[in-house]
Amino acid sequence: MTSAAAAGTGAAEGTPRGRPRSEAAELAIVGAVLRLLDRGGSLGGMSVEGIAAEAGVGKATIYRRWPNKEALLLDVLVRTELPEPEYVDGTVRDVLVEIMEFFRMAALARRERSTLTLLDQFRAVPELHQRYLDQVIAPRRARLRKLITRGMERGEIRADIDPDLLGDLLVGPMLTRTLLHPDAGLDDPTLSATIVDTLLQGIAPVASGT
Amino acid sequence: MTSAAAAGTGAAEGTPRGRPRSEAAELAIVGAVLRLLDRGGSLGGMSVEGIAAEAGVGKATIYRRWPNKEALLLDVLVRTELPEPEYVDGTVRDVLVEIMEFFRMAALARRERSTLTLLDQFRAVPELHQRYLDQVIAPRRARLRKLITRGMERGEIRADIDPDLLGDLLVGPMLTRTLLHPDAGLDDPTLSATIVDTLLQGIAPVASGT
Amino acid sequence: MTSAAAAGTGAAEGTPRGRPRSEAAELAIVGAVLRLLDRGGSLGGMSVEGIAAEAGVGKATIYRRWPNKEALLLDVLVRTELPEPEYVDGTVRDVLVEIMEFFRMAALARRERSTLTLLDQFRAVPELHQRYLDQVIAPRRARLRKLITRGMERGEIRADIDPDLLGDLLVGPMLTRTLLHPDAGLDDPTLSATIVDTLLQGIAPVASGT
Amino acid sequence: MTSAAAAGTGAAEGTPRGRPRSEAAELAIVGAVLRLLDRGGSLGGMSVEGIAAEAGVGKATIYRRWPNKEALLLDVLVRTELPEPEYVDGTVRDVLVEIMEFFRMAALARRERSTLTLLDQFRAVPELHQRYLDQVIAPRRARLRKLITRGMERGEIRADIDPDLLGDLLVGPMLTRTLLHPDAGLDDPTLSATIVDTLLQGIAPVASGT
DNA sequence: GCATAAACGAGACGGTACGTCAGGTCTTTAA
DNA sequence: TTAAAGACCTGACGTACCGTCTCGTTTATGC
Repeated sequence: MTSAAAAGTGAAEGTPRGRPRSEAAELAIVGAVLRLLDRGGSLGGMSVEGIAAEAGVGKATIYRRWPNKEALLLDVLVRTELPEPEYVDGTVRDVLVEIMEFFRMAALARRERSTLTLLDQFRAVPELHQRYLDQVIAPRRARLRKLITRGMERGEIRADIDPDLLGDLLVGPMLTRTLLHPDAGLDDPTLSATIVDTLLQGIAPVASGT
Repeated sequence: MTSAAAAGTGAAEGTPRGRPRSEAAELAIVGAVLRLLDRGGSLGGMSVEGIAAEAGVGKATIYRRWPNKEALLLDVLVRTELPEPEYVDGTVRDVLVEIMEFFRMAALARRERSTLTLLDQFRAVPELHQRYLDQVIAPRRARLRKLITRGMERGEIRADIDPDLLGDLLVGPMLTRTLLHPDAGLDDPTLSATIVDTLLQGIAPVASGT
Repeated sequence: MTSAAAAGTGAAEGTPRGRPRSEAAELAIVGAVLRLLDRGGSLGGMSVEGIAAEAGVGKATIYRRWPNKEALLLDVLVRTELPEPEYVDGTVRDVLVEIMEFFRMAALARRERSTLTLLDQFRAVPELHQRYLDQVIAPRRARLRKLITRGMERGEIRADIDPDLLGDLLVGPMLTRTLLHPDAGLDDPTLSATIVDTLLQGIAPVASGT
Repeated sequence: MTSAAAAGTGAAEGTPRGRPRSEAAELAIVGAVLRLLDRGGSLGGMSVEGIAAEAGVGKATIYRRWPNKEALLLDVLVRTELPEPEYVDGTVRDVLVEIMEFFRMAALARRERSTLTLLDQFRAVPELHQRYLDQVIAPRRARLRKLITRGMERGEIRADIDPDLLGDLLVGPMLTRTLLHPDAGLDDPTLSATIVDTLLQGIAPVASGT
C-alpha cells in the first residue's frame, strides 16, 4: 500500500493501470512534514489537514499512501534517517567514537526526541512500533554490535562482556541527554570520546586492579 | 491554580467558602487514569471524556483541578512515582546496585515508557516539561550524584570523571531497554549488578593481566 | 431524538440532566437555513458546514438535533409552513377561493419548489418522506376535503364526485405552475377565483346556452 | 468489471482497431443509469463514480459526453421519454382521455417523480432546467393546447376559458398523485376518463346551469 | 437552622481534526 | 485517437474530543 508494502513484496505487481502515483506529491508531503517540524511543530501536534495544506495536496492524496497520521509521521522519520557513514578502518576505539558522533549528530538533529513520542503512540498500532524498531533502531544496534564483536576478537575489548549491554552503555548517555536533561551536553564535541574512553578504562580507581 | 499551586504558595487563601473539593473525586480521577493505562491504553490516546466516564465524574471536576489533559496525565505520573528507599550504608558499589534496582523496578512498572510521550508533548507546554524534569528526574539524578561524589571521596570511584556522565552511563542501559528494545533485559535481576560492575572494571582488557 | 420524537412521545421524559439544549442555537440554525435559501441557495446545494458557519454554531450542535442534513432541511420546511387562516363562513365557493389563495401564497413563498427536491431525496429515508406528507400535505388535504364534503351536504357541489379527485383538480394548477411553468401565472390575484369558478361551471359549453 | 459493458450491451466487438466503441460506451452509460434507477436508486443519490462502475466505463468517458452529472441525468430522462402516440381522430373528449392515459403511463413509469428533483437542482444550472421544460414539458403542453383549441373551435369546449389553465386542470391531478399522495390513484384505468368528464360537466350541481 | 457559596454529575456549547466519499480534471498504458 | 483506470485537488460528510459553559443538586460553613 505504501512504501512499506513495496519493500515487503518482492515485485510482480502486474501492469499498473491508471495514472501512476505522483512522486512529486509524495515528496511535497514529506517535505511539508519536515518543514512544519523545523518550524517548531511537535510530531504529536501535527494535523493531516495542516500537512496537506502546507504541501498543497489534497488529504486523500495522503491517505492514499499512508493509512493514518501515525504511519505517515513514522515513515517520514524512517526516510529522514541520516545515512550512516562507512566506518572504514582504525582501532576499535576510534571507530566507536565515530559511531557515537553519528548518534550525537542524529540526536542533535532534534528530531530524535519527537521520535520517542511516536514509539509510545504506536502501542495502539504495534506493527508500526515494530517497524521503527526494525528499520531504524535495529540496524544501528547491529552495526554497533558487529564492531564490538570485532573489537573483542582483536583483543581491544574484554571478551567476557555481553555485547548488547556494552551497546546500551555506549548509547545510553546520548539518550539520557536527549530526553532527560536536554539542555546540557550534546553539543560538546568531545563527548563521544569521553564516553568511550571512560568505558574503556572503567570507573574504579586505577590502583584497584588487585 | 491546581494542587501544584497549592503546594507552591504558602497559604493565606482566606477562608474557603462553599462546598470543599471532594477528595474522593480526585482519587477517582487518578484511579481511572491508572486503570485505563493498565487496561492497555497509551497515555497519548487517552481522552478526558473517557477518563471522566471511567471515574464517574463530570469533566468540569477534572478541569477544576488540572488546567488541561497533559497536566493531569503528568500529575498522575508524578504521584505514582515509586517511593525511593533509604539507601543506608554499604560500599558505594552495593548502594549503586540498589539504586539501579530501583530504576529497574520503576521501568518495569511499565509506566515509564509512556512517560516519555509526555516529555515530547510538553514542548507545547514547557513548564510542564520542566516540572517533570524537576520533580521526577532531577531528584533521582541528585541522589545518584551525591552517592557518586561520596564514592569518589572514599576512593571507591575514580575522581577524574564527570559525575553527571557517570550517572548517565548508569541510567542509560535502563532507558535503552525501556524504549529501544523493550522485549529484552529488564527482568533480569542481575542486570543492575552487571552494569555497575562492568562500569567499575572498564571494558578494556585487563592491562596488567595475571 | 428531535422535535419529531418530542411530538411522538407523550411525555414522561424523566428529569432532563445536564445543560439543556439552547433554544437560541436552534433558532439560529433554522434561521441560517432560511437566510441561505433567500440568498438564492437551493435546498439540495446546501451544506451543513455552510449552515453551521452562517448560524455561528458548531456542526455538532446541528447533529445533536437532527440525524443528518436531509432531516434538518425537512424540519425547516415543516416549521416554516405558513399558518393556515381560519376559514370561517361564507359560501363554499368563497371559502374555496380563500383556500386556494393560501396555496398560491405558499407556492409564491418560493420555498415550495425546493421542497419537491427533498421529497425525492427522501426515498432513501422513507420515514422522512412520510413525515412531510403527514405533517404538511395531509393536513392541507384534510381541510380541503372537509370543506368539499360540507359543500356537497349543502348542495353547493355535486355529490357524485370523489372529493379527493376534486381536491386534486383544485390544487393541481398551483402545482403545475410552481414546477412546470414557474414563470407564469402564480402572481395573478384572480387565479384562485378563476380556477374555482371554472371547475364549478365545467368546461363543456352551456347546454341550454344562447 | 472490465468487460461488463461488453456483456451488458450485446453489440458486436468486431475489430478493436481505430475507434471501437464510441456508441457502445454511450449506451452502456445510459443503460447503467436506468438500471440503477430501477434498482431503487433516486436520481439525486446517484454518483458519477457509481454510474461509471456500473457501466464499466471510465469517468472521463462520461465527462467527455456530458458537462456534469445533472446534464447526464437530464439527458437520460429526455431520451427515455415515452413516444407519444398519434392521436388520430375522435371527439375531443376521447382524445383528451387518450392523452391523459399517456400522462398516467409516463407517471407510472416511476421516473417522473425523480425528475422533479432535477428541476430544483437545476436552479444552479438554469439552462438545464430550461432544457427539460423545453424538450419534455413544452411539447406535451403544446399538443394539449392544440387539442384544446381545436375542441373550442369545434364547439366541444367552452371558448371563454384560458386553454393553458385548462391544460393545468387536466394535468394537475396526475401530478398531485405522483408527488403528494403517490400511494393512491394512478393505477386506476378509469382515472383519465373520470378527470376529463368531471371537468367537462363541472362540479356544481346540475340545476345550477342558469 | 438557614442562607450562602462553591463543588458536584451531566451534558450542551463553538471549535478543530479525523478519515471517507464524491465531483470534475488530468495522466498514464493498451488497443 | 479513444478508452479504462485511477490519481489529483477540492470540499463536504458525520464523528470524536477539546476546554468552556450552564443546568439542577448536594454539602459544607457562617450568620
